[in-house]
Amino acid sequence: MPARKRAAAGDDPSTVADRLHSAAIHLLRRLRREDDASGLSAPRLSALSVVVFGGPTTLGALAAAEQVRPPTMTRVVQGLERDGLVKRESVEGDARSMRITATPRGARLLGEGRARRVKRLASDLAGLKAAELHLLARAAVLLERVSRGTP
Amino acid sequence: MPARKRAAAGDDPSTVADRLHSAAIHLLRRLRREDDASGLSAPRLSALSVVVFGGPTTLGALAAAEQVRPPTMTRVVQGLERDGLVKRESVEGDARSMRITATPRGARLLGEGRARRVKRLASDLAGLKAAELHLLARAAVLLERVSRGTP
DNA sequence: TGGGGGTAGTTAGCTGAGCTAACTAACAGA
DNA sequence: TCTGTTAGTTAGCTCAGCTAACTACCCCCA
Repeated sequence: MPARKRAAAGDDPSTVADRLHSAAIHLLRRLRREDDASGLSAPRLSALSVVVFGGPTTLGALAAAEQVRPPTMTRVVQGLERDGLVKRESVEGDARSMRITATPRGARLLGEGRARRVKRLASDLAGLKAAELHLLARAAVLLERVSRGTP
Repeated sequence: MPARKRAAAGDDPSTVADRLHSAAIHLLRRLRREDDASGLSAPRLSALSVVVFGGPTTLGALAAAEQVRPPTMTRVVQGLERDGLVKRESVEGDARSMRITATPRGARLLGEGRARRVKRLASDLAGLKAAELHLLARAAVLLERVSRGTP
């Protein structure tokens, strides 16, 4: 095996998993600090993001996308609705389902909130070399795949 | 600039930050599922880990290490103490400070809980190529650095 | 055609994690 | 000694996550 691909010591799955776990905790804690300015918490921002970029969905689909139970998503959406960022309307043809749509204000706030939140991280990331940034970009893609259990 | 180091489209800090943010949310949500079995939540596990591997500390130092406010750490430690995983004793020479030490049971549970939690991720990671695993390992190190704001 | 079983969402009620503000206790130094 | 600072806790809030149980509804089939 070529040296540049040989696994370094500590590259076994458990060790990597452990480090990633810890890194993810600390990363999110840091980002949470930016919440206050936008009034959008991480789960709300994440859910709103799905609605804005993925288009209107139902609550159940949103819960599945966010890997959360329906009651949890009910509350998140209620919060977003209370703030006028999404609207809920019953789906014609199936009165059980609720179609959740982003309002213009929601779409706008998503951009602003996300920008604010990402600014902190981005400014930290700005100190990295291009190669390191590229590494993190690839890692993020990998992590999304791993998080969905679809490797 | 050589092709292998040229940044890919979307490698600007904001985009990478955005992806990492989302990936971290989803990763932790997945790992949280493993909490039930161990009875240790992510923050408790993380704090206990600092105490076990870093040795006895004070509450304030622990809060700083975990990037959390003192009252939050007070509660986390209270939970750990209630479960007999750490003990608190006042520091001789400064009656204000509390020395927090892991109990043997705490050290043992840390190993077990961490193993259980990491197992899920590790089994997901096991499907990755060695090079991908190595990439994630390097990413984790980078992220820790970034999260501490010490690039 | 009218039940019955499954599905979508909500409500109720709990735990835990995070925060600020305000407090107590103790230290340190002028 | 008195004043300011530091360590930690308490009180009280919000939000996010869960399960259990409920309502309302759809669909299928006898």
